[in-house]
Amino acid sequence: MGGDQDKVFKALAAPERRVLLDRLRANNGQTLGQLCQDMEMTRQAVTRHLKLLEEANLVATIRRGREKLHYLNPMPIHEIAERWISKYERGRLRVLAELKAKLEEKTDG
Amino acid sequence: MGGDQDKVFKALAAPERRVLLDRLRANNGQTLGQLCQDMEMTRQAVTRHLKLLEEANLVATIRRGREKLHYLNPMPIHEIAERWISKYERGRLRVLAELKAKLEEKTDG
DNA sequence: TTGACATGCAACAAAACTGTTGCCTATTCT
DNA sequence: AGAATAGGCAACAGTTTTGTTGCATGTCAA
Repeated sequence: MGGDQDKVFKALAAPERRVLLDRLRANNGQTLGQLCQDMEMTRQAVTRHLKLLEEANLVATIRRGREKLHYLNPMPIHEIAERWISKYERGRLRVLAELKAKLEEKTDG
Repeated sequence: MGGDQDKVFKALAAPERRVLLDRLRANNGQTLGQLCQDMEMTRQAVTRHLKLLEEANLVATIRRGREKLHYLNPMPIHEIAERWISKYERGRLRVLAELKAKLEEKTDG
């Protein structure tokens, strides 16, 4: 686990896909058709975006009859927060202080 | 502020750039030359990656003589954690419980 | 000043990404 | 069964991204 982190980052890189996640978060379990509404692109394009989200495990789907329901899975986002962002958060102030020091050191010298 | 969030997401999308950030975090204030070491690509390619990181405000630079020092700026990452990830973290358990319920509802019905 | 070093800039090619069109399958409803 | 609905698949084109090569600029050191 964690080797798919790259897929998650890539999936989150496109605003269209972040919008899809937002919409699922607001209203979970939507069909492809629903997710296509107001998405200025064809159904097929939306399908591809959802496929990437699914491959990144950010979205889980269930087939119900002829429709496909899409559910948000926030776990990968959680993992990124845990394993990657917190790494940077921890040292945030330290790094900023360091940067400030270097900048002043430069101004002084 | 925050309108550049897209640039940050896009900058974080490439593993090469995340490596550069990791290296700066481990050893802040490196020159371009240093950052090129072990980066299986030409100096010019690394330059472009750094340019994107800089445009996303993830890296700040200072020119010192003929060298250019690169410093990590974790602020944008912090902002993403605050404004975007926490949004999903908050509802994580709720959404997962919801998903589980839906899946069982389907199995039952 | 001359040579070496650190970096900048631009044109080009290959690869990846995004969206479109066209057609096909499966399910539901009458 | 037949029509309408929901979605899948694949080829293609336009755009963006990424990396290379070649050359230019600026700085340091002797």
